Parts: sequence; C-alpha cells; structure tokens
Amino acid sequence: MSTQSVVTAIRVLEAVSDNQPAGLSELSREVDVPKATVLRMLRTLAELGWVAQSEAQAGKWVLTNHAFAVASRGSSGSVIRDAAMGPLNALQLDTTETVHLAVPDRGYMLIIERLDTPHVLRAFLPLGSRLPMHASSTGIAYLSAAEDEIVDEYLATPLEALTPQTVVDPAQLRAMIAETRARGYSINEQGLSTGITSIGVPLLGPGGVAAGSISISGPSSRIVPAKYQEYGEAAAGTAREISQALGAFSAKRY
Amino acid sequence: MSTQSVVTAIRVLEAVSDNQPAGLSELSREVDVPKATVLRMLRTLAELGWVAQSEAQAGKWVLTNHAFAVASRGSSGSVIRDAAMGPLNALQLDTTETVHLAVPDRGYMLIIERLDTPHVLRAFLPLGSRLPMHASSTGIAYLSAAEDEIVDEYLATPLEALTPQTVVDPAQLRAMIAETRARGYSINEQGLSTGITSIGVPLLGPGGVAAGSISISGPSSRIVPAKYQEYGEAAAGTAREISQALGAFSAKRY
DNA sequence: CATCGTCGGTTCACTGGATGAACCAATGGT
DNA sequence: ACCATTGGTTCATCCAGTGAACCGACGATG
Repeated sequence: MSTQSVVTAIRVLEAVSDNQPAGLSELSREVDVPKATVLRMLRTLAELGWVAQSEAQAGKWVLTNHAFAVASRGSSGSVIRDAAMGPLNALQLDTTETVHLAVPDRGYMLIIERLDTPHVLRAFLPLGSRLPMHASSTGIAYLSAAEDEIVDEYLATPLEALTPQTVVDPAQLRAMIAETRARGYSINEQGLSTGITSIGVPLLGPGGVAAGSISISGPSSRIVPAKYQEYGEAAAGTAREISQALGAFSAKRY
Repeated sequence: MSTQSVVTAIRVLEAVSDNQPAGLSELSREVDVPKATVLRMLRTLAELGWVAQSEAQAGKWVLTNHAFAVASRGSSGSVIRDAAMGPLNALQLDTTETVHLAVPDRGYMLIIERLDTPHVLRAFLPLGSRLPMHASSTGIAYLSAAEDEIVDEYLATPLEALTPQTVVDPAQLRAMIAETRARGYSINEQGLSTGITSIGVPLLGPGGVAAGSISISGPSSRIVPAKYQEYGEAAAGTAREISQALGAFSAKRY
C-alpha cells in the first residue's frame, strides 16, 4: 500500500527474528524478495544497529539487542505493566509460585513480565516468549474474556500440540473456555510443557475489553488439584485489582 | 546511504519509542522530516502492527507489543541468555537476592534477564530497562573488562547523576574501574537509585571480549559492606562459568 | 577431477514509488 | 476575535529503490 520499501525492510527484520541466524538466500526465499534487495535492507538495518552479521558464522544475520531495547517500551506493555506490578508482586509473595503477565499478540500470548518463585524447582519461561493461546492458561483465560469473534477466528486456525496433553480440538477448547468463564480462572495441566501446571485469569482494560492475563505456574507436583481453587481465587482477586487500575469498570466518558 | 525511507521509518519508530505517546508534529520535529512523510511511515508501521494510535488519545502514537515480541529474540540476547540462565539461577538461589543479566547497548546497560529475590523488600527493574553505565554496577563491571577505547569514548560523553550518590567524575570513575579490575567485582552504592546497592561482574565472550555483565542487587539495608566480598566472589564464580560457556577461554580457531 | 547447485555478494539501467511544500479544518489559549 | 498549533491531505517532481543478470567461492556428487 504505502512505503513498500519499509514494508519489505520490516518483513526482512521479522524474518531474521524468526530464523536467527539467517542466511541471505534463506531470507530472500522467506520474504520472497530478490537477494539484492534483501541484502540492501540488511545493510540498512545494520547501519541502524538493529541487525548484525553473526560473529560466529560470517554471512549469517542476527538481531541485535538494540532492537530489544527500543521495543521494550511497548505501549500496552508499559501501561499494563505499571498497573500490574504491584498486585502481581503481592500475589507472588502470597503463593510463592512463579507468576506471569501476558498480553495477546497475533494469536499468541506474549509474556511481558515474570516474578519468580523462590523454590529450587522452577518453571522457566524467558521474557518475550510467545505461547500458543490454546496451550497456555494465560491464553485460555484471555480467550474467555475476549469477544466471540476473536475466539472463533483463533479456533479456526490450525492448532498444534506441544505435549501429549495439549488440547487441540476446537470443541473441547470451547468447553474449556466456557468453564473458565464460569469458574473465573483457567487451568492448564501440562498442555504447554510436560510437568508444568498453571492457572490463569484474564485482565480487562478500559471498557471491559480483554487486555491480557496473569497466571500462576509451577511444577505439577506442587500445583496440585487441591490448590486450584485457592490459587484461582487469589489470582482472580489480583486480576480484579489490576483491571480496576486499568479502568475496566469506570463509567465511559462522553 | 542506502534505502533512506527505511532509515526514516526506523528513526520514526525509535522516536515513537522514546516519546510514547507521541504526536505527529512532535515526531516530525524530533526526526526532522516533514509531517507528511512521518505520517506515511506511521501508517506503514501501523499496517505492519508495530505502532498504533493510542486509544486513550486519538492522534497520539504508541508502540505495540508486537514490536517487543519480534525484538525479544535478540541475538546476543539469546546466546548469552542460554549460557547464563543456569548459573544465574544457582547464584540467585545461593544469595537469595535479585540477580540481573545485562548487555551493553549504545552507552547503556540493557537488562535482559532478572531472577527475583523471595524477600518482601524488593528492588525492581523492569526487563528492557537501560541503565547508564557509570551509574550501575553492571556498567562499571562491563567497562572494567572492555577495551580502553570503549572506556575512553564513554567517559567522554556527558554523564548525568541519577542520585546524589552517583559518581560522574571521569577520573573517579576510572579509579572505580581500576579497582573493579583488581578486585574482580564492582560495587554500586545507591548510585542508580537511592536505597539500592548492587555488585557486578563482567562476562567475557569469545576471544575474551567483554560481552555483558551480571549483578546481585537489593536494598542497601540488606546488601551491607560485610557481604560485599561473599557476594562478589559468588558472582565472579558464576561469571566465570558463563564466560567459559560462551567460549571466552577457548583457543582461537584458525 | 569435472560438474552441478548453492552460497553470499555485486552491478546497473529503468521507472515506479517516495518526497515535501503548500494546503485544510479543528482545537485551544489569550 | 485572534493566532498558533494540532493532525491530516494533496500532488507534481524527480530520485531512490528495484531486481535480473552476473561473479567467485565453496561442497557435494559422480
């Protein structure tokens, strides 16, 4: 539509991000643009400090951390984060388990913050991880508060199983979403990673629109069914606080 | 030089990142490019999902979290992170204080990972924070292992004081760097934030080049001088492990 | 050893797409 | 009522981006 050289540049950038470390021809194929153009884009992005040639393997391109620095100040990122950190901190101290803050990004849940458990046995998700919605408690929680349209659209895409326990059947997922809606929190038993169980609750932004979710997660040996309710309710309370801070329940302005 | 429309697009993107939420004219001034062009860039970036109009204030532009998602897979990010997480985890458990993993980015230290303390009294740095090198233990640690050229260059830039305790005198900073080099770890007492003390150690990458640093930090009431040596040595040990994993000490290949 | 395919990277003529000055309408401060 | 600023639009000009064809180097394959 507009400024197509920028479009290809960004597409190249995203391709690099997805294929780290990526070769020229590989990228050219991925983005479906002639090598010469891709190379020019890479050089430009390199000048700007967003990508660089891998030191280990010449000719391979990688993202620099400057890209990370710039992008870290994501909008809903900082707004939600600011509203969430206080209550999340308290939740982490109460439960002593790892808590996550996630926001939706193109069919995935993007982990934007994490507070760690002091336990030696730790689940571990690097910040910036993207989890498939159907395979994470944060995803199901988010979907449970999202508009039907979003849910339909998501369930229409092909869903991959990450573990033998991952639920990929749309009908079953709909049931889980309904259940989550009724109960107030979602439960994911080893659907993301074997041995990990987590409990999620949606966050609402202004106007009551689903804005993200929080979760409590840990080894399945510690997060046992007997604790689901306690943790679920604790997380729900925390989520309510955060949603309130985000203006979910305030009257609409005219 | 090359592909200037991409250059302006990225500059606009960075300007948005720095001025969240930013208005059109404001950005136009910032980047020194006509409004029409800036607007076209913003629209293009919006199409790609990297920026969006703020919902709260129409006309204001903000970064989306998609940008964060793409950029999270920063190169030295993931390589260093992979090498560091195991040892860092152990260090956190040993010390029970918050530990950080930082890499240099244009004169700042960029926090790319954090493992939290279980203590109720917590220091808190969001991931993606950029700390001035002279005001952080990670920065001084990094500089202590960096080439002289880098140190000289950095100290030649104007240094800002973040707290009354921040050291901004180049000569004094050089002394601190030398001291750090001799001792093996850096100490920052409330130079970054009042009430916070931290201890840093550099990480070396392939060829022994400074690649980043790690730190232990917490409230000055807990990180007292009596613990400096213990923590410093613990961190130094951890750093050695990580540096080794990064190939700092392996023979050069031919 | 010759052949082939692929790699990263370069060249250059053509033209389509990016540019930016000038222009709106709307808002807000005084 | 005024002026300065805002976000946003228009369009003729021309330069910057495009991509096919090319290169030398490397590794398999026979």
